[in-house]
Amino acid sequence: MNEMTTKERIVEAADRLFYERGYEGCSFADIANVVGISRGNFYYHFKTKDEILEDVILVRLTNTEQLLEMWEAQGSRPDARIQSFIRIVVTNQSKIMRYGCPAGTLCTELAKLDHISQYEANKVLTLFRTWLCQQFKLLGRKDDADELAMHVLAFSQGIAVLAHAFHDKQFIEKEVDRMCKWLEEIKG
Amino acid sequence: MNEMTTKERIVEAADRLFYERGYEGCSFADIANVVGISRGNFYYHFKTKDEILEDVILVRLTNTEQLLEMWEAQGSRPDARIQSFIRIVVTNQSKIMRYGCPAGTLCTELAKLDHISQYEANKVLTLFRTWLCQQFKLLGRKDDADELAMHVLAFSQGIAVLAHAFHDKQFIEKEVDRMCKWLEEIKG
DNA sequence: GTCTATACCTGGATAGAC
DNA sequence: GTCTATCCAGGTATAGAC
Repeated sequence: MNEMTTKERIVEAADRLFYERGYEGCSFADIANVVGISRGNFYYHFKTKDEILEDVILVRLTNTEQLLEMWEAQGSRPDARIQSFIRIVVTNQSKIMRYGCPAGTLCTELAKLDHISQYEANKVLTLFRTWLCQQFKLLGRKDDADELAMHVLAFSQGIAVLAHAFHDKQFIEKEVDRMCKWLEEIKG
Repeated sequence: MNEMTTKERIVEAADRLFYERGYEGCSFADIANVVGISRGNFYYHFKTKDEILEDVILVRLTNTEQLLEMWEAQGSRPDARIQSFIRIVVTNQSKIMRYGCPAGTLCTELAKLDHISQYEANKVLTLFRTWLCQQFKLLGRKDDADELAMHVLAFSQGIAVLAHAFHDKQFIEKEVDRMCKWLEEIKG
């Protein structure tokens, strides 16, 4: 029995809609339509829209942690794990072409709005960063592990922005190939 | 005598504010405050907010063309010109750390809003793309010039997103160094 | 817990005086 | 060409019935 509480259903819908339309571009009415509740009912579960965003970010942090654990379990060697990250833009290519990177676009939007939760949102990127840093350290890169992690992260953000703007699938694949070759050189 | 018409002053203010706060995050009242006119006066010059955006994009396209012409005049060799582009994230680092890339963030926002002008906004990126493509062709890269152009463009977008989120200046410089080395290898 | 009704505000847009 | 006054839609948030 997949028993989700109304609160969880609100957060799930908001997670999707904030991604697809942006935080400001998505209203209570939009979420209410998806969840199938009235607008007034929101305020039993959340005091403000910002509170919904906080919960959405927490859910994304949890999901990201699980994803990283999965990659760690699947790939015994650190370079295979890094490759899992690099290939995420291929795995999620259709969504990325339509809506960009969930983490990157949220951080960009919240930073422009000077929103209270902008640093919370950044934590999703930080999660990837520190995890990638660990993997590079395991690859024997003591001094520049974090720099390499940021390089890989920047790579994926760059792809996402351009794939989103130009809706170009082949571009994603070419860039991923290029990055995988780079990774080969790095570890060698 | 620097005689700017009211219309030009509106577009100039909107250009800056759309960049700093985003298109939706910036209201008529905000622009009116900066320009020093009343809200009602807008509608003598523009019918809608979207029309202001159109003019802002046109101005940005013109400014970008001028920038590219300047780089072409300054650097006689194509690799020097490409380097001018790569170094733009260092040149504009303080603004990028605060507001991200003007072109990239606008395209991202408009794409999420499914805004009519999203393809107009993309043209700024396309301008850089085709120019970079030309330079790579001049470097003798016949077959993969556009691919390399997109790679450089993606690089700068990736930097901008992360520099914006993390406000990290050193990161920008390290990545630019890395990219310049890459360019050296490419042309050699 | 969920609903309806409604308050209140902001933001884009219009009308008409000057 | 610029202003003030005003309208209207939409969005967040509240009150209170059920």
